Amino acid sequence: MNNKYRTHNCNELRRENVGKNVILSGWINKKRDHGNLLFIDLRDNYGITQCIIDKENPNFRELEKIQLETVVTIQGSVVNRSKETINKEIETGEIEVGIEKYKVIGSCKELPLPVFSDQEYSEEIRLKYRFLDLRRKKIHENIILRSKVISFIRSEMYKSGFLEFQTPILTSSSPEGARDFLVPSRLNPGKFFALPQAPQQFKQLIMVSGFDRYFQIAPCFRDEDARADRSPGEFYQLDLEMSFVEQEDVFNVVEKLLVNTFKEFSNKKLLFKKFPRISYSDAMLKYGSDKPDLRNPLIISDITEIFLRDDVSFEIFKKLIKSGSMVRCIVTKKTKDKPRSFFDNIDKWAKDQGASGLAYFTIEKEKEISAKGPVGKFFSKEALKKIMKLTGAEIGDSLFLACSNQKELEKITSLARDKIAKDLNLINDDIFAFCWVVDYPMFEKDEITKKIKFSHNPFSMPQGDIEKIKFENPLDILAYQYDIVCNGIELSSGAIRNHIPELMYKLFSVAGYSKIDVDQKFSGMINALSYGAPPHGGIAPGIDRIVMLLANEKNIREVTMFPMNQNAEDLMMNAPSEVSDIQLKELNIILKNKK
RNA sequence: GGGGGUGUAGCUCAGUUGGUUAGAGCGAUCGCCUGUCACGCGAUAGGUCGAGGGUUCGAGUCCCUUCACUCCCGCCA
Repeated sequence: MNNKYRTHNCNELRRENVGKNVILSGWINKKRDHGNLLFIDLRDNYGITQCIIDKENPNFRELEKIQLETVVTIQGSVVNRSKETINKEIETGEIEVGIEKYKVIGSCKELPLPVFSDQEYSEEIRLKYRFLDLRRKKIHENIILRSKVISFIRSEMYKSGFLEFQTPILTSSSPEGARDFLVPSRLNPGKFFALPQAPQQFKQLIMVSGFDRYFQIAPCFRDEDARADRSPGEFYQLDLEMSFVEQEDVFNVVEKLLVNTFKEFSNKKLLFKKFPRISYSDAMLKYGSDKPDLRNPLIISDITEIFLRDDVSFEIFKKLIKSGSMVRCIVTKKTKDKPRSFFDNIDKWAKDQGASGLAYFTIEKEKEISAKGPVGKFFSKEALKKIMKLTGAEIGDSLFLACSNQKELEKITSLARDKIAKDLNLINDDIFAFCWVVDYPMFEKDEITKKIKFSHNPFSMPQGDIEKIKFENPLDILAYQYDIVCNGIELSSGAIRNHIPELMYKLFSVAGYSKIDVDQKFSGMINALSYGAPPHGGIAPGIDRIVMLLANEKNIREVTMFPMNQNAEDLMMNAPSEVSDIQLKELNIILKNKK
């Protein structure tokens, strides 16, 4: 590279370039003005070079006054720095550039936010001036990391025999799943496209088309509310699908990819090289969640049976159990000497979460085994021995108990597991703990409508002998449906697909869809499956979340170049925005509450 | 749709029990300073305390309403 803007970038010059006349361009990162001597840190994408000018130079007075973040071209010669003035913090720290000439090529107004600063500042201002925010070191590096991760994944996928294909962005609305983003069709008045929530049907059609292994870094659009780890509107998945495979084949490909990627881009250790498989029902019992953080050693146990004993007099729980509640507990190791406040804080915290609190006691032994704590007196020593057998608790350990219906229990024990582990500092932040959650139920009961609905992907293959599936007990049907979870974050879900049309109709009918409904809503898919479809399956790991984990960020906006805010607005581009009457008219749209 | 947190100078924040003229650091402007790398020193400008209403002799501070940002629940096949 050698043009009128630069002969080198700002991270290139070294001691061996001393004496050379060079041209550099970049942003004024920082000035240090000594009155008759001025230091300027010039920054570009690659790094920083210190430039220097003194009052002998006729440009001195102007450069003294130059605004930070102005873009300038500097011409000068590379000078050796004396030993005492070397800056080890930057790669160009052994040299500096003595400014001979300079030119402003992009002037800068007074900054609405500092670029050179480690200070946190408000999301609103960051998103409005994202182009300035992105100049800052941390996020600039995150975005570069994202690019490298995606590039690495692409090449790994090609190495594993996958081909990348694009699928349509304007497609049809689907009745299942998240809210769609709709796009009105001008040529078909009254009709709408939908942006794809995922290229689900397309990737299956690609398998039916005989391409065997497909992947895509696919944009996905879902009109749902945001979270810290969930962008509103759009996000990216590594969408992949394979023909003639079983569940384990998909696992092998993805495990290899994730292990390689996480080894390449992070120094954190992988807790498991072979990711453990945990069934959905086990996960819900032991962790209270289908996205367990396996860095957390705490395990939830069900001890409902204890409260059926005559030598346990915990009457409140006994009464609740008679009306269908269960009791589950979390054991904390060697906590007998923790102060009362430790236990009471957790109980209080649980109440703040809307639960009725967490009862607790500590198992002790002087002559006999006994339980210490507000509810300890309700348990006989035999009951305590049984509890220890059920939960693995030992002398000196404590138990936190919750009693409620299954759903509430899962919720509070899951939250409590996180909370207690944090309080006891049990989570090692220096590891990645992956796992597969498998054997999801095909259907679930809608809490409100009490109707049977698909619990995940309606195109998943049910487990077991297809001839023997008991459709009359739909809640017992498991699917070849799986999630991959890392450190408590759901990275993706996938499935072996149902490629048999007759079975598809049956499953949909359980969820209340007639054959006609299915033919209408999924015409492309169901039609294709009737013309010789291979068995196939796949998965779609979330790219944003993978990068988030690798960059050690807690918020997905830190790895997204131009994110929207929580209200799904782009503060920089002013999107969404109102459109002209002419545009609306062309689209045959009349707004109901036009101001 | 619901709950929590935050909102004071361009930026980040402090502001006691309600009490005189609302402060600091960074940034800006002006001046001094030839080896800094978060340079240093001095001065100046900069405020509808998110907005509206109420209580009070008096509100940044208390109450109500509302707006914005954010975190969480719902939602996310």
